[in-house]
Amino acid sequence: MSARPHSQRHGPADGARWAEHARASLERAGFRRGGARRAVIEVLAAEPCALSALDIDERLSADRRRVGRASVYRALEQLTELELVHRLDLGSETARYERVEPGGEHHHHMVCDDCGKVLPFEDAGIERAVTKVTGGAGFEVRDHEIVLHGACESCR
Amino acid sequence: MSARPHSQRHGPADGARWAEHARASLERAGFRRGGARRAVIEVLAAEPCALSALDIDERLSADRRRVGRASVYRALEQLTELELVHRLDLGSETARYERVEPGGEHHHHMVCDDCGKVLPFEDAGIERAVTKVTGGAGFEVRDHEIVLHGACESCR
DNA sequence: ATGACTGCAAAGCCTTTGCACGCAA
DNA sequence: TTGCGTGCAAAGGCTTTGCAGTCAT
Repeated sequence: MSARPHSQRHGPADGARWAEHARASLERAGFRRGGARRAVIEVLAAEPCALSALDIDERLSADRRRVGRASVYRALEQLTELELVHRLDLGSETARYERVEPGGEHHHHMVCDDCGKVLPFEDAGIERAVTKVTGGAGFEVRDHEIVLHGACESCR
Repeated sequence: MSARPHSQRHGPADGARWAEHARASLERAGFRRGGARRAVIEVLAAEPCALSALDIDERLSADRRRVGRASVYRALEQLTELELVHRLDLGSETARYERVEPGGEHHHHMVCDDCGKVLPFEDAGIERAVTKVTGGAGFEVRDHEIVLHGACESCR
């Protein structure tokens, strides 16, 4: 069984759809429209995988959008709370964030321990195995995170 | 399939065996004997699962062992480097550490998102599925980390 | 007009680094 | 005696909080 790159199954339209979904959810939750939050949503919509808060801040600066770093963190916290974004800890010292697809499909991550690169992958076998663990040991599983460590193609 | 608590398969002797193994590895690697490092090893030997640097520092204080926090971090770094200890990121803001069993057996973690409790579990099905992913996408998998999020028995 | 949203700056926390002393070899 | 190991204190880096001005409603 081989892992298939996530990008082969999801087109650029997913990002726009997610952004729309996110804005609607925020409005439904009683949030007002705000430039900073909207800007963060746009950055996350454009990148389907694992951005750090600093990454987001940098992309906003590159786009000439003056957004305070605190606002980035606040937006990420709110989006995470509404489960529109997933917060990940991939072993590096800084947290990373990525959008949650409305459809429920999701991916996991391979982290190159040499260069730090993060690659998404999906694998039906693992998903199946994880599902079977649900409910064991009196613990109610609601979510899971899988990280493969190793060396990427160019580093090994 | 149900997850089996890790403790049912490993007795208290494992810790002592690991400590011995760790000391020998350090000596072989050219390290001198030092009180702080030895103290950290003893704490890790007594607890098979997921301690933060602060946890370790607290246990040392409780044992009247005056060890600087910097020394704890330095010891953990060295032990991690020699692969005697695994550094984990379980979603909380702080890193956690646990000993690596010489035999190769290992466990993963369930994290209660309500109370923060960390529970170890092992599951052959997941291990098998992860093994099959190895080598996919040009990435060489050397290690993996699986975290189940949800609610523990007393919180759900 | 009201209070949510934001940017800036300051504060917090975990972790790392600098430095001089002490101890292993 | 040599220089690794350690403790203490200071510095770093990411993240959160306080606060006053701004903007959506």
